[in-house]
Amino acid sequence: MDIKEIEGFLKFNKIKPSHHRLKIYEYLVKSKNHPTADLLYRELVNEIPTLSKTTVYNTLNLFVEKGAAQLITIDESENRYDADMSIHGHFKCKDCGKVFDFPLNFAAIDMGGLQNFQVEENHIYLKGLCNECQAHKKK
Amino acid sequence: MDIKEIEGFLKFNKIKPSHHRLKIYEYLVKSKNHPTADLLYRELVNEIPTLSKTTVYNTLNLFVEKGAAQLITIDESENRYDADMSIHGHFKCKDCGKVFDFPLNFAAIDMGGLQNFQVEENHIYLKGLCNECQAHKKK
DNA sequence: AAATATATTGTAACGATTACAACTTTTATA
DNA sequence: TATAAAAGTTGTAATCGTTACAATATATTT
Repeated sequence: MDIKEIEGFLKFNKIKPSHHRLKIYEYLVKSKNHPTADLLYRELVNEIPTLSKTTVYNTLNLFVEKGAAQLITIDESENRYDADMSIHGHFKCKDCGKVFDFPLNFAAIDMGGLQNFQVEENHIYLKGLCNECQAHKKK
Repeated sequence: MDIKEIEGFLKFNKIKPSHHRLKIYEYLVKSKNHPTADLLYRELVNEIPTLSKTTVYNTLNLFVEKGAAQLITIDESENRYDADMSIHGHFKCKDCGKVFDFPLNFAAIDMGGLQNFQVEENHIYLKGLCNECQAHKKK
């Protein structure tokens, strides 16, 4: 996704593509590391020295509101953000703290008890040990 | 579940059943309203006037640590607690804010991308409109 | 070019949670 | 039963992520 595509995508979601918004969205799309607002700020402030943390918060809230990104609350005490709006799950490693995406067959979840509820969002969070951290432990 | 059973259950989980702990656990089991620490405090402080909020936090953290309750992070800015440790999902109504349980066929979720990850916890959160709030909107 | 709307900034406030030290109650030991 | 040690509880202060708000800068419209 190059910067022109990002611009088009933001416009499509009724978000005016200012420079900061483009940069923040680009970081979300390219890094895929599900950053917190704070991490995003620290990563971008070198490139955009005038960036303020409030702008990062404002921008992320705007993205979520407009449906251009989703908020991940897999862990208490840290809100993370993901520009991938397709249906997928998140796995957080309890050791290294990394958050991984995984594919999801959402239709297979039996929600018999929810037949009359109108579902608008789904958040599938798993936690445990990632591949790498399991290997470390065995040593 | 009467108070004797709760006492036994806490002991089983290596938690000394002090009076406060019994009362807090009893509230979790009986109310089933997935309370926040603050709500729990407000509900119990009438009955236990000496109760402090720190004790509520300490106790809930202890329950989670010992596996007697689970932490629900379905919503940013509020940690909720559930004494039901069986596999089930949570649905939060965006209108009234209530959190509902629903049954879950966890095995049916296709987690092909996770074959090498060791899963220790699962959190399935859905959001939307509950039955009642849909009815209100139609009026 | 002036007026208006929008975006960005920095500081201060807020609220949930935790740290910590003092105090109380319970349990173990003599 | 008396005493010591351990565990539980409390209240206050600190921390940290997030938001409110007013001021400033930038972009858009007339």
